[in-house]
Order: sequence, then structure tokens, then C-alpha cells
Amino acid sequence: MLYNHQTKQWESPYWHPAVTTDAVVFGFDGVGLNVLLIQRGQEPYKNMWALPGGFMRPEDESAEACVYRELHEETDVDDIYLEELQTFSSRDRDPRERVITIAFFALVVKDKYQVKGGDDAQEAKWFPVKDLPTLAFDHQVIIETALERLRQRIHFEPIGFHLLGKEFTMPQLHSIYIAILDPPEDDTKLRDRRNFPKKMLRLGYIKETGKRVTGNPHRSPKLYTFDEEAYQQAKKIGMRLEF
Amino acid sequence: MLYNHQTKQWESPYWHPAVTTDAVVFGFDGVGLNVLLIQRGQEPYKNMWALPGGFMRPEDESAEACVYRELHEETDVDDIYLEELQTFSSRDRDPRERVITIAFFALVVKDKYQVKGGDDAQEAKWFPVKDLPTLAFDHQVIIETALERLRQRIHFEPIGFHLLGKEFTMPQLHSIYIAILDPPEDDTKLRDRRNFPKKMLRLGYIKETGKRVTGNPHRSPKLYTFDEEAYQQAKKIGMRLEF
DNA sequence: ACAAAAGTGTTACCGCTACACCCATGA
DNA sequence: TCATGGGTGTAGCGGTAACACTTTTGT
Repeated sequence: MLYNHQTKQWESPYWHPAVTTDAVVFGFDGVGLNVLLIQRGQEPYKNMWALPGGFMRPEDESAEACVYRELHEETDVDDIYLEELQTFSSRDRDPRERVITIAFFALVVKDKYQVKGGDDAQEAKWFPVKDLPTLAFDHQVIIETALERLRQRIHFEPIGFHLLGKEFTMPQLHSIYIAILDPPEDDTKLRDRRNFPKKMLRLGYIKETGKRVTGNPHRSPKLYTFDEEAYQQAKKIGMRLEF
Repeated sequence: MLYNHQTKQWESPYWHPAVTTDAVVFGFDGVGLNVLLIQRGQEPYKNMWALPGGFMRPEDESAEACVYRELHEETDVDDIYLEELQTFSSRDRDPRERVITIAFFALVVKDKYQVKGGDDAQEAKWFPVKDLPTLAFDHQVIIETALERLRQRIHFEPIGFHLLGKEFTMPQLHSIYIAILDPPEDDTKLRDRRNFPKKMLRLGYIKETGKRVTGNPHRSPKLYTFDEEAYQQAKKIGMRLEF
């Protein structure tokens, strides 16, 4: 140990900055992308909206464990897609002291994600990516970085599924690609509804369930599932998704 | 400030771990990939090989600035490709105290990279990726992570150029793709020399210099350059490299 | 002249793109 | 029966993959 509780000193020759983790949690509401934000209950930036996250503790097994802990305080989610985004370490990120943040980005099924409203968070709320409030710290930049990463990822990896439930329809999946990539109006190859299922099914890791969604004044769309096993197999062979 | 020099205490309610940066520096020798390692001059893991890196200091503007500082201590490199890889933060990474490491991965022109041998580094040396020594800390894992990232990147982004000088031949570039991706022997589409230049030139951001390399007992290969401007343009349009 | 390696050419095939049309459903 | 949205079909085009052959250079 390097913290001497007797002398209350850090007995290390090296500098020790504070470290936090923050998460950019994306959800999809059928039309557009949303980000989960919490309203800060303390200074600095009190009452301002910020990314969920907090200081890392000695008992956290890892940075990833820390994010999970923080997210559980805010919500009930268990199965989420979580990926490390980037660290943010410039000098004046936090007015209190220098803080290094390890940012993650996450994809969740928005409806399953029950917003609790945890300890120091006054309120947790979803905001459309296209209409974000003024954000605390450098969280604006972090979200933009996460969005870029998301756009990169969706091109070549099937992570869009994590924004939907186990069963989904092709139009739903398609709308996610449109929402994330936001191609120009005249880009038929992406926007044309008719090509999308063909491209997806060719990959070989999306299976029909046989079920359909009823209750709409039009033809009932088929329900599909993502076959993780088939995907891992396809990945080995070297098949790549491209959009 | 939170460190009180009078009482020699950290006046912060939060935990402060030590933070280091490590760099996985890749170089190419014409046949295979190499990694730059330094032999540790101090305990722990004294005399063992490790990644170049070190503890972050309060005066470092950012983690990236810290890596650059560390790399300059070991070497003379100015223009290198540097990208954040991932943080490593599990509990028992360092026997002294808990240390969070921000790992980077870098591509350099091996011949231009003059190994100096800095302060606490007894020696710096290149090792073939396929024949690494036993490594200190969890650096073995970090290198494997970097290799995976490199393989992902090379598929869709033209970073191979950073391993070569300003001017290079198609066979050279091809050998880099083979070395990094290491496709099976029967994978003609990648291994066949004849398809490679066509695929590359189609991208539009590789230009002929008009020069050739002489001195070999066979036809002189053409020299090409990477046109950064044309690449940025192609990227905007949405053109993507795929291998 | 020869070996070694680089450059150029060619064809068949597959998959994507851009189209049009039909079907199911609830109001 | 009508509007709405979802599913199915197809032809042309383009780029890739798998081929063979010629050219250059130093010894």
C-alpha cells in the first residue's frame, strides 16, 4: 500500500491524479438516437446535464467495473453493449482538480432501460442526439467522439442489434442504420428499403423467427433474431459487413 | 490545488491511482512486424523487457503528450502515427501499487527510428512480433491487443504507409499487408501479387513518383507516394478501403 | 543467356444498385 | 375499399478474383 493511514500521506514517488469513468449511453426510440444524461446534484456544474459516471474507487476491479457500478446506480440494466471509447486527460477538464476520464460508449434497448435516478443524480433523462442541452465539463466533446465511433463501428460490425430487443423487424433495423449514418436524401443504396433486407440476410447471421408483428394497418413485418453463433463463425471466415 | 505541501496530504475526497502511458511501437523490416522494447533498469521486473512508457506527470498536457515525452527519451522520432489503444486498469498489474495504464499504439519507419537508450532504460531493441521475449507486467496482453487493433485498422484505413518511408514500391506495401494480416497460403486474392496494385491504385490516393528502384537483378519497381490530400477527399465522399 | 522479380492484360463471375410490382392489414 | 407500409423480383453494371504472359535488370 502506498497510502499511509497513520501519516495520511501518499508514499509514492509518482503523481496520482483523480480518475473517473463516464459513459455515453445510446438508445433508439424508433426515429432517432438518444443519449442518457443525468442532472448534476452537486457543484461544479450543479443542475447542469452531464454524462453518467463518477470517480473510480480502489475497490473497483477495473475501469469497466467502475462504469458498470455507476450505471447500475442510475439504472437497472444488465445486458448492455459496452466498449471503451477514449481517455480524456487535458489539464482543465475539471475546475476542482485535474481529473483523467476513461470514457465508454454503450448501446442499450431504450425501453428496457429503466431510469432510476440514483444518489448524486437528481434526475436521469434521455435526450435526442440532435437536440442536446448544454453539458457540463467537456462532455459535449465526449459525446461527439462517441458518435463518430458509433458511425465507424456500424459500417463493419453488427452492433445495431444492441439497440433493439432480441426480436426485431427489418424496417426497424433499417431505421437504425439511417438514423446513425444519416445518408443524404438521394443516397438510394442506403435509403432504399428494398435492398436492405437482402444485404442483411446475405451475411448469414440473421435468422427468421417465423413470427410477425400484428396490429398495424398494413402488412405484418417479419421478426428476426441475431444469431451470435453464426456471426462468430462468419467472423472467423473473414466475412465483413459493409454499409 | 489538492496536494497540501504543508501537511503533505492530498486534500481530495477521491482516490488517486498512479497513471502511466505505454506505447506499442511497430516497425517493419521488409519481412515481418517488429515491436520496440526496452530493458528495464529498475525493479520491479529489473532486466526484463517491457514496453516503452512511464508515469504521467502533472506537467504533461495530456496522456498523448506523456507518451510523446517518453518516446523522445528513448528515441529521436518526430513524425509517427500514434493512436490511443485502450486503458489497462486491473488490480494487480504492478506489484508496487495500483497503476492504471493508458496504452497507445504507434507505427514508425523502422530505419528512421534511431534507438537512443534513455534514462531508466538500459537498452532499447526491436523484436519480431513472432518471437517476443518474456515481458514485464501485462505487456504481453497489451501487445496482443495492439496487434488485433492493427489488423482491424489495416482493413479499412491506409495506415500501412506509416510503416514505410515517403516513397515506396507496391511489392513493399503488399508485403506489409501480408505480414499484418497473415492470410492462409491458399488465399490467392490477398497473396496474389498481381491484384494488389490494381486494388490500391483504384483508391485514388496513391500517386506515381516517376522514379524507380534500381540495383536489383530484376525489373526495377516503381516508386509511389501516399497523397494525403486525395485521401481526405476520398474519405469525405465515403470511399472505403477493404482488404 | 538466365534467373528472379516486377509490370500489364483478360475473362468469368458474383454481388450490388436501381428499378417495379404485389401483398397484407386495420380503419 | 383504401391507404399505408412490408415483402418479393429482376436486369444491368461494375469490380473483384483467378487466371497467363511479357518486361526489366544484374550476373
